[in-house]
Amino acid sequence: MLIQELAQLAGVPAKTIRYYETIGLLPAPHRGPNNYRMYSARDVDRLRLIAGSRSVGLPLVDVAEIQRARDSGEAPCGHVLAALARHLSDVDHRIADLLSLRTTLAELLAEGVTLPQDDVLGEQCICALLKAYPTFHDASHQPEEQSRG
Amino acid sequence: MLIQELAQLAGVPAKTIRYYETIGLLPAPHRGPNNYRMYSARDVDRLRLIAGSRSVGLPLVDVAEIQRARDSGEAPCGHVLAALARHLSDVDHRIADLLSLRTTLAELLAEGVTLPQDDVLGEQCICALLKAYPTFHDASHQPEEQSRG
DNA sequence: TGTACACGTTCCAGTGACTGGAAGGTCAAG
DNA sequence: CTTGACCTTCCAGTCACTGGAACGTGTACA
Repeated sequence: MLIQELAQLAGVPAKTIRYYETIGLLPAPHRGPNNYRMYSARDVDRLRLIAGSRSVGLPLVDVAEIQRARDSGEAPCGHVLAALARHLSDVDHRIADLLSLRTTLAELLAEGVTLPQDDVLGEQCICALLKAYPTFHDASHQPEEQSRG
Repeated sequence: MLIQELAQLAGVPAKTIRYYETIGLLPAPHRGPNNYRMYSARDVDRLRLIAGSRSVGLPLVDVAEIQRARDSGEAPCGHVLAALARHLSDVDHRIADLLSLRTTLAELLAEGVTLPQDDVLGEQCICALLKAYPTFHDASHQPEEQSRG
């Protein structure tokens, strides 16, 4: 089958399939006489596991590790469970961070609307609160991940 | 003052200050005879508002808009409040997404540990659940943002 | 005088996981 | 003969930085 059909069957854009190939996540498929990529049912199966892993937010490094295990004849299940457990913990941390941030934002807004909104100097309005904020909360930041589940 | 001192006073890495200058968020400061950047107390005040805005997760486009208003003599407060309100709504959406994802992950893990973990084909283990997952949940994905509050 | 060190400067590359778009080749239908 | 839907490759952009190279400057100390 051609790349578009694989894309349909696995629910992944064709562009993403090519991208996965360039980073080594998918093996280079056979090419037809016109240089078109030719895929098989095995590729659908493989890509579906990748797509499912990505749908629940697993990073590509984990997905790659799972594929590596599978390719070396190992059962991937253990790696999948470990990755899901790590990811769940990560998601929990991010939820906690966001809830804390949400509280901060709500407090800032609640106080901000009671302050003058024509303060060009920004010394008696919401701006003053923001300026003072990082002084007290100087925590390091952690990046967040992408999800589409 | 030199860039390092401004960095200390505002709680922002010197490297980030130079980055803000390259993208036009901070104006190019005066230079000393040795080409070093020379900052004033006004720059501390300005950068603190930027740092505070970033600490609560406002995107740089919003921060830039706030600075633009401030520079044109407008009171920035209204823009700040609007940006915070938008951001709060965004954070709420992300929390909802993550909670939904968390439920999914917990369910997958709970069922996954009851399945065989030596399934090389991935047809009766957690892998099968993942493969089937995106078929039912084919929602579009939305990117997430960075926070350090 | 040398030299060690902490500053400062510029510029380039990398992060994650794609996505958009350009420029062009291939194939079937009307 | 053209239209349109495919396919190919490659480059650039996203977001907000961060790391590092390669180099200049200023001060302290042996």
